[in-house]
Amino acid sequence: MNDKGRAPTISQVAKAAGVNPSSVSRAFSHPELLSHETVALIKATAEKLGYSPNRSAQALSTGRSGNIALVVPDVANPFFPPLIRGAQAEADRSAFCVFIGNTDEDLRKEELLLRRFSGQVDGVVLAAPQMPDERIRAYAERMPLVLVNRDVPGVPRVLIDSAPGIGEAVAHLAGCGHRRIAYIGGPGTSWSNKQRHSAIQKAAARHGLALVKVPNQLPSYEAGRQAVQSIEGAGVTAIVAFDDIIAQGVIAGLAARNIEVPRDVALVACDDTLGVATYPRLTTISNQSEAAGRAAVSLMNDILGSRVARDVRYVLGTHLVIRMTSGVPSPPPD
Amino acid sequence: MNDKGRAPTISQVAKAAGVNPSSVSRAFSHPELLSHETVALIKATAEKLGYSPNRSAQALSTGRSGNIALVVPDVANPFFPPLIRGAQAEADRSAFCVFIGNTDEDLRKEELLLRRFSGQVDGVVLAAPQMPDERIRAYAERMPLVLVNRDVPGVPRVLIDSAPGIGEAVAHLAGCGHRRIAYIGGPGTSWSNKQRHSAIQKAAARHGLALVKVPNQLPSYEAGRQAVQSIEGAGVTAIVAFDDIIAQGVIAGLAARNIEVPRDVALVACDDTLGVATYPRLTTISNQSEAAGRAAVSLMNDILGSRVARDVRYVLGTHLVIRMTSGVPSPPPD
DNA sequence: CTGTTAGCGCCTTCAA
DNA sequence: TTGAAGGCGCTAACAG
Repeated sequence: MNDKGRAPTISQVAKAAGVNPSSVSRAFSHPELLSHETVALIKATAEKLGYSPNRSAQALSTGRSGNIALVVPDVANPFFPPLIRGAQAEADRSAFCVFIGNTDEDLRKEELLLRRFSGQVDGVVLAAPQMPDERIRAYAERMPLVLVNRDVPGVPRVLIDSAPGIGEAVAHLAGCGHRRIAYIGGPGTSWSNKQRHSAIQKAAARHGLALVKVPNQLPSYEAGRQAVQSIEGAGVTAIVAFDDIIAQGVIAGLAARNIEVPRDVALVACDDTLGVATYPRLTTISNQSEAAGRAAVSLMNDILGSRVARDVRYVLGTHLVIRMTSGVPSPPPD
Repeated sequence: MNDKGRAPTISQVAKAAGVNPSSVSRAFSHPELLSHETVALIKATAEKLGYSPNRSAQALSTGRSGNIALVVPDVANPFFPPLIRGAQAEADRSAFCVFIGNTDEDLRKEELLLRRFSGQVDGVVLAAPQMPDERIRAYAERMPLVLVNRDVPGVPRVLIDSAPGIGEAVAHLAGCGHRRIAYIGGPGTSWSNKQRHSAIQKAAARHGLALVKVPNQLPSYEAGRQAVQSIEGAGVTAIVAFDDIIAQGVIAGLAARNIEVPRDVALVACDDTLGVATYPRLTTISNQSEAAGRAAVSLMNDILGSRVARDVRYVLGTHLVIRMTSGVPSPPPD
């Protein structure tokens, strides 16, 4: 007892059922090729023995593992869990297993992980990678690859476009009478930050608002708190923050100066990772990260189905979710 | 070009390097058996061809996949990302790949996933499973299994014990002069909730505090908000909430009644998932979930190393993190 | 419909 | 120190 010996194999089942091993194989992979009775017989004895197909063996034999890898910079960054969840859910629909890789935003770990998955995944979804474009293209040539939030022409990718949401946010703020707003940025290198910054510039110009840009490297609470000092005396009445965490830091930083959100200044965040679960509930720009996860895996499925990686560029929009931190219109300063 | 054909194999490398396939195998798995020169030669040509070992084939041949699975109820529940991250980090240290499974707290998905991983993992870490004890034991007999936050005697498990943290919290509240406190619970079935409830009962009794228990099924913001009405007029001056999300809801519910935290009532949360990134920063009980992830994988490693699953029961303590929501001592109501 | 055969890529004896 | 041979568990032709 406590028989932790090797799992039963196809041929043990075959022997027990008095059939050929390949019939057992068929019973699981192509039951339509067998008579109902033999399928039933085989399934029954398989069940009895506690058999289930060895996926490594299947992979080796068919060249398809039924696995995909999802490589993200930081599992614990609130942006990613919904993405993982979405990817997961979509993978489930096709009985794919998903590996998760965490790179800590480290270029070398990205490469390491990709190598480590070799031969046991049919493709990989790479979220917000650090790798240079050429490396990405090189990998994409050797295996099905889908990018998330990284725009490399020629490689299938799903992008979350903040522009619509930012546009709505700026319009909303302008509508509330704000004339001078600040943007507190995120990691300078990130595609998302560049994108958000340029979107807010355009939108501010469109609405004739003055824009103060506050540079900021880390997407952290502390960074948000510190960033507040850069806008003291800048005369802004509304702030857009790179993400929800920074926004929380901004709230704290303002509170320390006796400035209250939204009473004294309006605040719009991005990503909607914390928004619903926080008080006051953040007005924020929904980031669609779960949808992005779904889309990426769905795209991967298409690629694996057709064996061709077309140059797909799938863009997800965003929109403003108005909650409490932007609610009170502030009178124009003039 | 764009040669997405099969990855190079050991024998292609062998041919290119003018050696036997088994030497290539050795160069990667047991380089000490070869001369330095041949290893160098082989590694070089492997690199040139872009070869890396096919892990499915390795798994089939050795009976060890080098993979483990981590099955959690909900990736997006803020309790789990740190756990995943910890597990990940620990797995990395031994070059393990980790599969992630999401059960949506659904018993059947648990079983489904376990089957789906079969033959391609060396063991699985099961966090907060729904399965009945016997099923868990059955699985544990067939494969290395480590539980997190589920106490099944005989099965290796790592548990996060809230009692110490709860004890500190109650002592802290008692020290601030509170005489009557409330506990707003979480999912009734969860091991954690039972544990926290009984811990707080004991601690309250020890300090001579009156305890009002507010039952509550969901660990959500909304549930927290609603729970507030149950304690209106109960005369409590401090609240302990099952987790941080509920706590945020409680803050909102109180605010709606013009009760401000911590000015009018003290609040202690559990898990420290949101605490640092929120304003006001929550006084909360650290949950050690990252450590739990690490410990679980480390335990798994031990088991895989020795091929015996001893009946380990690894308990992680917790402690109170005092931040802002419990800060202002409230005068005793008498 | 079912059995036979060969082989997926790698590791591991056993010889040399 | 290296080569040769068999097999891990399964699938995919090919027969029958």
